Amino acid sequence: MPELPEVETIKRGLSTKVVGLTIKNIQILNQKSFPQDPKLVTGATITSVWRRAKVLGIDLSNNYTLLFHLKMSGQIIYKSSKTRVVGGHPTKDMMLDMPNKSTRAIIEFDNSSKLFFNDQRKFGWIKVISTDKLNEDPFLKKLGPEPLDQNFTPDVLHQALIKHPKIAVKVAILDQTSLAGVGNIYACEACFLAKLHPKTPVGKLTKQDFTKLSNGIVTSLESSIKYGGSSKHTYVNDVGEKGYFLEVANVYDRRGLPCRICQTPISKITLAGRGTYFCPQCQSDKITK
DNA sequence: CACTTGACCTGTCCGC
DNA sequence: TGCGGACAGGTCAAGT
Repeated sequence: MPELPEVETIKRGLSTKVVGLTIKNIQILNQKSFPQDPKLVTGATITSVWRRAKVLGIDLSNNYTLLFHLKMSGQIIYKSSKTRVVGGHPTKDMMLDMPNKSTRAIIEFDNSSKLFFNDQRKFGWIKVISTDKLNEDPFLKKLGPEPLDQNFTPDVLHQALIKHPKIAVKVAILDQTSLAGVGNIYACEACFLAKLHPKTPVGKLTKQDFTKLSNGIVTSLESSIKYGGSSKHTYVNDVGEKGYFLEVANVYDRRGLPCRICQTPISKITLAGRGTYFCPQCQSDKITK
């Protein structure tokens, strides 16, 4: 599921709610989702919540950090201690039935609120790592630059991608070691905004193309954050709400629908095993196909 | 090195 | 109504 905008949305929501809370207990319902000893973090207090690429980090007072990767179907949902409504309308909080059959771990806090880690497909994970060894984490240390960072420029993008000049541009920006946080949805959207066919080799891009591509990446990510992310299947934010970016997306999941610019039906192909959407009219300049 | 396929899992949707 | 297959936001390993 979650790509950068979805994890960012969760981060923003969570950080206003859980900083200062102390972990009282952790229930593990699926061992693979939380393979370490939960005692490492029980009794510790949350000091901050952050995001790097598609990973959510929660720093604790005992020099440990909890890392969450949601992969395709993960959810992180916070529920405050049960609010009983007598005679009124049930709150949104009460309507979220939690835990449910895809709940894999439950973090319980001292004020009796809870953080639910749900993951239908069980690909996601939570891991515990020493905060001062974060830069040694095998996943984190390989990540490329952050596209929403102040320092992200067309030149940074150029340097990140040009190492593999023959790779198709859409595949290149999906590679987390080249560029962090862009997943399948925003890779398609960014290519559309840059008017680049997804198969265009990186080596064929001009300086102007890198400028358009970097703008396209930033624009689609920021736009999605505004809409609360993309909810194709399972994504919800930290309080269980869906995101609506796909309602305004230009190409993703729009096969056969008219291009919002030229009305040509959107095409779908497979690239690197992933569904890839593009406008065959607007994005055909550099490809003879 | 470029590129593909399968694996990890569960659920949903679509055609027959 | 049921059954089989395709497909789904991500990564990783192994194959050609």
